Amino acid sequence: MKKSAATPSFRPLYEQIKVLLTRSLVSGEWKPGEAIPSELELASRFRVSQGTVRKAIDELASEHILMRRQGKGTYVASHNEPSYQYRFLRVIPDSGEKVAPRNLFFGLERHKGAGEPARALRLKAGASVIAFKRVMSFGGRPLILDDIVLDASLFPGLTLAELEEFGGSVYSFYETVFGIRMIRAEEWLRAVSADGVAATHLKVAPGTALLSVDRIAFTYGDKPVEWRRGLCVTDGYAYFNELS
Amino acid sequence: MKKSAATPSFRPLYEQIKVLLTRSLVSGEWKPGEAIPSELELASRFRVSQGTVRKAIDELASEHILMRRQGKGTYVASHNEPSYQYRFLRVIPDSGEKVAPRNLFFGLERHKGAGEPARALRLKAGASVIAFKRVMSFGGRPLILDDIVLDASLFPGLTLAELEEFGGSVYSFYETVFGIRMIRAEEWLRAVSADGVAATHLKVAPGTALLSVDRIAFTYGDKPVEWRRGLCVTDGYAYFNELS
DNA sequence: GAGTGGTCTAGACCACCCC
DNA sequence: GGGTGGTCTAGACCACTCT
Repeated sequence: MKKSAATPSFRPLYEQIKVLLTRSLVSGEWKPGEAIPSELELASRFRVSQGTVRKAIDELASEHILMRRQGKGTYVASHNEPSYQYRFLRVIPDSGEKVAPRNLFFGLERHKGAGEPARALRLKAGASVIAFKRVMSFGGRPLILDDIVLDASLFPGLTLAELEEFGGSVYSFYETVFGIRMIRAEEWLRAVSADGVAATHLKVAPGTALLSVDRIAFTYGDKPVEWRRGLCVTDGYAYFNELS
Repeated sequence: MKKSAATPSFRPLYEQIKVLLTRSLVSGEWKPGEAIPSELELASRFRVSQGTVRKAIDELASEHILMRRQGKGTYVASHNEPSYQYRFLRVIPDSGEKVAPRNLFFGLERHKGAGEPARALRLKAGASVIAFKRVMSFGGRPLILDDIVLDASLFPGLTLAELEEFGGSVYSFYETVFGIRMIRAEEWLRAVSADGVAATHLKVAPGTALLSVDRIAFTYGDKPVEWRRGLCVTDGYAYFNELS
């Protein structure tokens, strides 16, 4: 494979390889959890050196899209894997020890998208959404009340029963049942006062200060797929973030 | 340079180069904002190939410790540079446009470290700290009230007058005046109710929900140097975070 | 031992910056 | 034109995993 000579702005070969690899991921040629071909195989398939494939894979691995395992191979990252199960959950107990969360789902509705969620999901006017709620509990204590809105066209026939039955994380569910892999997310955090509804679900006094977390989650190609607003009790727990 | 044969667990060469580079940074051989020697020069100094130096520099650059500029050279990252001025500030207006913040400093005290700040800074019993407060305003509106605590041994003779006179960001000040470069930080976010003091400084009603941000900031070698607690108004502003 | 990713080298050439 | 980082190659060898 030669670098195309006519490109106005220079694009390195390894970026083109990244595009090709991503294409195979989107198309489902390699599924979450599976191994992709070895570096040497890919090098010969794309007619480039192993080093160039390596650089492309390196970047995809640093974006948590692929996962390398020395001596075994390179795998498609999956929210099903234990280490990735709650990859985007930043709320942790002050003590540091990790507790497995429990989910309770309710309030599923389908309607026309509108307002902030519709804008976040870049929906066309009149496009449908699926909305539902979830209470997440740690050690039996309700800590997070989520309002979740999905682009309905990507999750046909989703039901609460399926969600409850599934058991694992919501993103693991999207991936396993609908083939939608969440790649990255953006969050906006604010402090708010608990209204009556939130207070009831989270078992705190109305007016209690809560952490409000708005999130947009993206799949391949930076396509927004899920909007959510979480209200979180931060007594004994905190949202942890590392800056670098 | 040969790989040492006796090491029980394998350490790649480029990691040793990273250590050597970091050593030169700590010692002040290359100062913030300055260029370090070229890759070929470093390769011959360390008796390794350019590729190995490259990999070491790549990692330091991804940690924002060095900064590459194609065609010019590799530079020591600095909080003085415009793009890094408020590198760790994640609070942004909902509109997205960036407003230059203004700082007001007050309440400086020196005393024996105690409690949470002392633990965070891993101080020995009886070691001294410098504590001061700061109100950060955006567009004339006070938004963040910070309580900042420093390991006193590293900031001899620090005064409020110096801080005020300096003008730029606090980390830029630490770096320029005391040669302490902040490399990374950890933050814990919670929602709290404004007490009387915070309400007064931030011009909100007592009891208003505020975002509380605890931070530990580290210099080279993961040494904790600064602890702070920020209380932040999130009306028209939010703490933005990107998950990947 | 065979296969995979990980390291290291040496050399060629390209894109960018500045003189 | 000369220097710097950036890309790409080809090949050797090492560390890790599984059979």
